[in-house]
Amino acid sequence: MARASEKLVREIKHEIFSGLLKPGDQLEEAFLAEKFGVSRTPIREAIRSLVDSGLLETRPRKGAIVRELSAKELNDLFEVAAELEGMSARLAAENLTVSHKKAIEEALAFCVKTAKASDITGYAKANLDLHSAIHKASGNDWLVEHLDQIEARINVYSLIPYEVVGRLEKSLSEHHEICE
Amino acid sequence: MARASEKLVREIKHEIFSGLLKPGDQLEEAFLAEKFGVSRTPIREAIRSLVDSGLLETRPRKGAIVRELSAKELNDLFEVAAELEGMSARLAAENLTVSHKKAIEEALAFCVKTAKASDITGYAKANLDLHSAIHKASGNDWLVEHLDQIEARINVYSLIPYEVVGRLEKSLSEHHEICE
DNA sequence: AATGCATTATATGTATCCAGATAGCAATTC
DNA sequence: GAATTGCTATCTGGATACATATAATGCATT
Repeated sequence: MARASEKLVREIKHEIFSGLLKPGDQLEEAFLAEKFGVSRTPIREAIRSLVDSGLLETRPRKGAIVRELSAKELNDLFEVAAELEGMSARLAAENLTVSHKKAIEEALAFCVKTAKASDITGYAKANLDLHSAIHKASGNDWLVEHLDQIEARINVYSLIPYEVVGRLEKSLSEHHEICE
Repeated sequence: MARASEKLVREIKHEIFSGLLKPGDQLEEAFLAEKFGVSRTPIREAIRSLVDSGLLETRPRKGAIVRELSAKELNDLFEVAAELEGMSARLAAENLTVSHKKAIEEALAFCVKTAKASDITGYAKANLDLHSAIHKASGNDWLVEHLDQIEARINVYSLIPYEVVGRLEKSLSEHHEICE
């Protein structure tokens, strides 16, 4: 039984990203403990992890709530994500392997397909997968880990589709240009 | 008594950055608990935080050790730090306030001073402060938080002075150019 | 003497317990 | 009737107790 808290982190993350837990919602340790059939200790460790990764915040003695990003914070995140996304595309173009290229093209094809079918939720996922494929192709593990995380956080809000910043098309055209 | 673990995180971080704890060193919970005069619980929370921020790693049932960065990981971090450093300088130049400009110039002056005096440790600190001042001037809180963290991690190794990448001079000249 | 198995010891992972603090509700007084 | 104060209930933060897994050491057997 290797570390229940790891599993809990994934579960709770999923609940946040899926919208089951909304910004501002309170997380009660005892409730979660019963819900997941463990004691409070691993719950607390999971919460601590999520606080560190920026998804939750705690007020002393008041417990943890799902973090509400201010407009500025969201903007800051966007700004960074755009920069790192560009970096990722550049690195991916610079040292692109055959398998990575294939993965990107497949993801792109899926993107186009869902877009044409007007499958909104399908497109959202395909889009994330495409981004993820590009990140992986960059070969920079730090980028892979953090970009996926940042974009997931941004997508919780779903205020604006992430590609509005024009990075998606840009990075793709960039990539295709340089790759040829 | 508001959260002993927060204090512990700072303490242990300091021990790592100061070199008292070296990469590969094991952290024993019971030992630390006695050393800091608390129980194992806050120690575990602190360790968990440090694992999340990438300074420690854990093997199941084997406890936590100070993370040893591989050459590739260090390189990845460098790459990202350079990119974000450039971004930070750009943003700082774009929207520079008087007080931030003043802070940067003071830090720069201190840098020059220590450099001329061949004060190695003094220069190292002044250099970090200069970087920090530029980060703050960017106005992007995410950058401030993470860049400081990333550079601290890189500096643990002290293999190569960080400015070897040529970012320092470049970002400074950039800044001065655009600012005028 | 060397190797393998078993037992024990130690340290992690989890559960429970205790104390302190905050918030809500009620009662009393102005 | 409203406001303030005090009491109680509940939840977090920290301590302690318990279980489990791993590793090391010792003994026995080949």
